[in-house]
Amino acid sequence: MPRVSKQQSDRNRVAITEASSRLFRERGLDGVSVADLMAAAGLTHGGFYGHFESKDALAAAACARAFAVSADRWKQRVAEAPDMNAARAAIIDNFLSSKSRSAPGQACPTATLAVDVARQPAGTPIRAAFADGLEDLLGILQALHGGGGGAEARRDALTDLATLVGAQILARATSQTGQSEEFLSAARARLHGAQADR
Amino acid sequence: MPRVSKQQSDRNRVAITEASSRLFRERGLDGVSVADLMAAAGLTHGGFYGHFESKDALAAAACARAFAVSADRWKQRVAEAPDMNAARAAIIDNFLSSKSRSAPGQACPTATLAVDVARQPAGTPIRAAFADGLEDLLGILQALHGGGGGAEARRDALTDLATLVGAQILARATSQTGQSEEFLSAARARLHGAQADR
DNA sequence: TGTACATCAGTGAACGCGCGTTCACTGATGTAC
DNA sequence: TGTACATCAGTGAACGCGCGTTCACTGATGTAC
Repeated sequence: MPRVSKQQSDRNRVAITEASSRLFRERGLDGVSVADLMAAAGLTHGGFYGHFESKDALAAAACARAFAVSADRWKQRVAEAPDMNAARAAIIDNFLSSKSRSAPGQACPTATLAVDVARQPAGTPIRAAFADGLEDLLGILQALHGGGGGAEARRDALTDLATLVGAQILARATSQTGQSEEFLSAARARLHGAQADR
Repeated sequence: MPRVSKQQSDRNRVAITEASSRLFRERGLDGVSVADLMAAAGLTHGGFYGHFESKDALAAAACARAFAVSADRWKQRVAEAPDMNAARAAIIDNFLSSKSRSAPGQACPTATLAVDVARQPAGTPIRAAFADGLEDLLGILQALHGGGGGAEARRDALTDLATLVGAQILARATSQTGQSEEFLSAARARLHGAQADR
């Protein structure tokens, strides 16, 4: 069984990163063990340190990967939408969908990893990965508010994201109560209304 | 040393709850051990199960306590403010202050515990404590939007809280970057602006 | 192209450690007289 | 009010378990001739 081709090893590395990207979002950085992550990638835990220096290093890679997937999805919505307002509306509706609420493992890492990242000490690699990924998403939103470098477009992007993240996090925390759907629909209405104002 | 008066034992139970209320918010539910929590209350870990049935039961009590403190603080701001807009502004400015960002252990549990709660299985006692505490805060905000049972006031309360929570969580996750202050000030500007519109 | 062998990706046992929880014990508290 | 003793809050050792990480080993891969 041991010694696998270089290509297979590369594929294994990707599988570990993607499984981790999903499981860290679902259960948190402390909620999944290295053995769990390797098993999810179809491997045993011993080979882990041939791919990553530490669990922390993997967490950073998994975080970067989750942001890259989200950014690609946002860019695709922008490409498919007839105009900027429609693109922004599509991003909002997807972010705040019930489907997204019940699938944190596939959803935007802003809402699923932010609190875990906030608890990491300064200088941890995942903090840099989070800040970089966040900046990419903010850039996309900012462009949809019409401003290349405009301060107002920047503020709109920041508050859009804050409202999206807060509503989805609170919706997930209250998912057995009526509050959950209230948060999603109130935030959708508010964000769509804010767009129509311009 | 052992066998302490009933009153001292009651005080110890309160000390455990309050230390946990702070430490769970700072480090997360999985980030603090029972021994840590007992030590923070000035006790050794063995006596824990004389006060609480389990760590989960303590988590629910600590969550309820954190919400009660926050609600009291909000009510006090309402009592001290000249009118509803001023009260809402005071709550917003406190929630989104840099001081609150750097002291999650003293800050609103909505932002610090929501993701941990979202990862708990359905039916866990802390989920009920979170939903109940959240409802109290929403009620206060809703009253400040002028509506007793008005649907619009309710939606405003929901989106206010979503924006507050999202901005503070993202500010904490990016606390080594310039984004952090941007989130806080953009959300302050947006929420104060939304109030002025009415 | 075929053979001989060094490389190294993955395996699974093992490391020290800290976790949540249990329990025999201690001795001050609080009660019965 | 004073004494005798049962209660029980808190202690610290111990439980089984899972964690992140290390390492000797295996055997297919990939290379040198």
